[in-house]
Amino acid sequence: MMTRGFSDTAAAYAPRQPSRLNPASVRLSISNAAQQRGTVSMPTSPLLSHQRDAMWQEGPRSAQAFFGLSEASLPNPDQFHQDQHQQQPSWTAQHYQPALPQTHEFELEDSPPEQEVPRKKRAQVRIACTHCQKACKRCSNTRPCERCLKYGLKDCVDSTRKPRKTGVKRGPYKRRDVRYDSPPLHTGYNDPYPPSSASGTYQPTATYGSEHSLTPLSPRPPQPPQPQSQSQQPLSIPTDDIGLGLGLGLGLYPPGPLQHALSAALSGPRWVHGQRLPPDSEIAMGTGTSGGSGTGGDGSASPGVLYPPTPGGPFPISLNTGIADPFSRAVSPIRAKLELDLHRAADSIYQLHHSGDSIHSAPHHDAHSPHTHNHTLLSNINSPNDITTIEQWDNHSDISVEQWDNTNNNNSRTVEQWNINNSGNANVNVNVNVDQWDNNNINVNFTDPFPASPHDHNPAVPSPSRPGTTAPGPLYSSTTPTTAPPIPLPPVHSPAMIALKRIRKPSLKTLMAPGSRAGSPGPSSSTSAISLSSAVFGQGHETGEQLVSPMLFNQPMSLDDEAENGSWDDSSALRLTPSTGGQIGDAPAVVTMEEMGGVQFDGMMPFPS
DNA sequence: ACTCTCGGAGACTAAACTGA
DNA sequence: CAGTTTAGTCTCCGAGAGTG
Ligand SMILES: [Zn+2]
Ligand SMILES: [Zn+2]
Repeated sequence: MMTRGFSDTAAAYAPRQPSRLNPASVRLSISNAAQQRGTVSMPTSPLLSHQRDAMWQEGPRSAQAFFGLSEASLPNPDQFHQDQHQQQPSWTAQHYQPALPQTHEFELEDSPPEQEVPRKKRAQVRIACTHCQKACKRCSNTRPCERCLKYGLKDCVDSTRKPRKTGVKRGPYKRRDVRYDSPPLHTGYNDPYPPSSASGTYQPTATYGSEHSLTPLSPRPPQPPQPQSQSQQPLSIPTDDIGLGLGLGLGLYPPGPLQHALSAALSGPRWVHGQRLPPDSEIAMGTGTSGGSGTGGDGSASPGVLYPPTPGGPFPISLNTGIADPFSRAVSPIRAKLELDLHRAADSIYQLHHSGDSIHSAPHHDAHSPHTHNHTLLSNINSPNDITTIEQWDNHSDISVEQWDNTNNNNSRTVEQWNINNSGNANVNVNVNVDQWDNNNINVNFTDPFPASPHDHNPAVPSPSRPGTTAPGPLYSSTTPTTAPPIPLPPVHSPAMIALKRIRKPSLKTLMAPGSRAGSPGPSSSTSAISLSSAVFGQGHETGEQLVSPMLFNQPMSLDDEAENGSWDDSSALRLTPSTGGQIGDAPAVVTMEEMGGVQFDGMMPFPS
């Protein structure tokens, strides 16, 4: 008997190492081995769920069986053969075709039956339908998909995929495998970065040593389980240790013993809060983007994505569609953080000025907005725009500025860069509280925690005690114009905050019962949610009344928390956590971002409307 | 007895790099 | 510029919680 179905995958696919040994898993492995031999036997373990048992059934099913199958429905193998990139003869091909074999070792065809089964790759459809996606369940390549057919769901359409980000710089790659005469001294992951070098200095020109001692001294690049972004931050050097109090992660490197090392590091990419900033060389080249590849970074209307070259880019920042991306998994908090960084950077420059450093320009008040603090510290070098924000600043060379043009209140961003010979150093800590986040304009209204005063906008007048700064500084609040989404979202309900309650969805069984009103609006504003969802996803259902899908998928919860209130579960963008208006995911609306260096973010996450 | 939720491992694959 | 490495994004497994 052929094992089929989602649960097969569980069998064929050795379970992810469970944190605790699960007897069922063991059995699954065994049966899996049998399957690989081609002698698929039905698992008999009572430990398996009923769903798993049900999956073995074939042929038409009674309603009971139907539901009993739960998600363990099985895609028709034939249909799966249609999978564009995978064709394999064996049953395994149905769900576990090897992906393009980066990992041949996982291929199981003809693997020895008796030994521990190498894990079979779990095949995935390229794009799941929206329903399956929301349910986190296996989809098929057919439309309607197997699951939707099973449950009679309408509107089985491909979900949308977010375009991959571009312009994300990476650290140097691991050297390509170089064959030597002598056999490798070790196998497995060739780690050129022993722990002792974890905080080493990047030496891009390092040559091969013996036994694969590859470019040994760069900041420790990604260990397989470790995110690169953290390990490659020169900024991980405690600012206190190098005499800087800026603490902004803006690349302030003081002169001194570390200078050379830092300079070396600075000659390459820099990492700021997990974002790679471009090497100075890139900046100096005037690529028009800082930190990003050219993709849209120059502010020219590159049709689609304008990925922020560096932190501080527009939000949302990633969709080629130009539509604000409510799904981005890394937007809201990060954006908030980036905004803050930008402002703090600007503030730092301001402070730098006040410290009597060599920056010879003065901030002046921005006439366009009483709340806009003009960071045109560089105005004397012909900054054309109203607001400039320091994007990068390293002490050994330049200040790079990203400019935000708010001249006509158009919220457009033009990116320019300034390289200033600056020998100045700064020792500034700036604490900023974010009081408001204008959801409509995607503006951030930063309010300085210190009371406004005539010192505002008047650098000539020293500000009274400004904690955390070495020099008296200005007080100000500012608004950072940010790039509006190229294509605004359809009007959503404004204010974009609609309280939603977590309401458990009725079971499918209930929903599909004769009396169930498919598509009926949920307890809260599901109708609007539907329209919103439709608008956002362009999936064609127009009204709640026309929706035929079970209510399951029309629940306000699934529909759209993300769009309705602009909050989402950051850990998983597609799992939008229902929340009440005052919450972000499960977190309270007032979020203290400790990791932001004391900056507080009060209010909603930014969300375009 | 099921169904639903969702954390997170793993898959996929495009962008970034590398070396020729 | 082809091949390799890396990582962004997605799929969906499977344990646990909730429902009827
Ligand atoms: Zn589907
Ligand atoms: Zn479907």
